Amino acid sequence: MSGLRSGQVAEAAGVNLQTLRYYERRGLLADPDRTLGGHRLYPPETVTVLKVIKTAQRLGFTLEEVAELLDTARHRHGPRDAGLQERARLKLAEVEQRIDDLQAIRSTLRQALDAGCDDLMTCARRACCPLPFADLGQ
Amino acid sequence: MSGLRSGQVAEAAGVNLQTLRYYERRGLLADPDRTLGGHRLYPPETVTVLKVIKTAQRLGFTLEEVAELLDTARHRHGPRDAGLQERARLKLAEVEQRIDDLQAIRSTLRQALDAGCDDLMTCARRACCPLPFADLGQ
DNA sequence: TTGCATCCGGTACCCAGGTACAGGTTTATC
DNA sequence: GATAAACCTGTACCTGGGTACCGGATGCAA
Repeated sequence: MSGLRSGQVAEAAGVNLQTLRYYERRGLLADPDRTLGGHRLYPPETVTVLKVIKTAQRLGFTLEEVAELLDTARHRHGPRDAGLQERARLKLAEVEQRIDDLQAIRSTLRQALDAGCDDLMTCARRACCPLPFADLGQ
Repeated sequence: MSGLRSGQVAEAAGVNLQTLRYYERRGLLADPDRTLGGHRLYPPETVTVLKVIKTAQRLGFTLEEVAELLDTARHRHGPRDAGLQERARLKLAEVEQRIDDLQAIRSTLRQALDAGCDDLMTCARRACCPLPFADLGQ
């Protein structure tokens, strides 16, 4: 019969109260149960879901993509749903691409850090250090 | 005396012409030389810089962060500039955090993929699969 | 030296992702 | 059962990151 009030969820997840409703409208959060008077009552996992959303966003996924990610991971009902399988596969490829790109950036930063300027200043005044980024994805 | 015209740069980098000017205003691209009549003339590396910017954005960096990344990597003038060193270190930590988070997402997706639903449906109707995400960064 | 593509600065607009506010109801506490 | 805190719906507004449009100037080729 019980659950968390919207304010509690917002607080626990560190998001604005309005954001909960916004996500609900966007379909990222399922419509929660209500009290008789119409106040929302969230199941406790909602907090986790919100953290997932925020994390995925930090990684550059749009809300729409996050929604996909969520329900790819979520209702995988029916044995071997081909559409979902396929979506998961695509998302996985995307994620892997991102990891690769980030690793390229990481190694450039590391070079920048521990080789110091002399090593990096071999590049022209203008064609400076970004060069190692040149063959990044997309 | 020469260089690339704005249209050529935009085309080569696959960005809108207006975006070049926008980035210039935002300080992401140095003010280019001009023809006598005032038309911009870009050095060829500009194309690479633009690709770097776009890649970093896809990874979830804001333009402001990209600007930081760029000049952390760029003018590392003066031996061992402490401020820049520090910024690079911070950025590196951020990048590493992102990589970790993405790897967590990747493994969840992989599970979702090759374990199929039965394995994942062990979770309650509502507390479904996002759980492995629970301890993500921040 | 004319003609057309390209570029200029300035301003206005667009979309995503929120956030704030208004005016009214519910809930919890005393 | 009064009253303050929390919540409701609806609508308006804000920021980041562009994009479009305008009227006018420039570049270049024939």
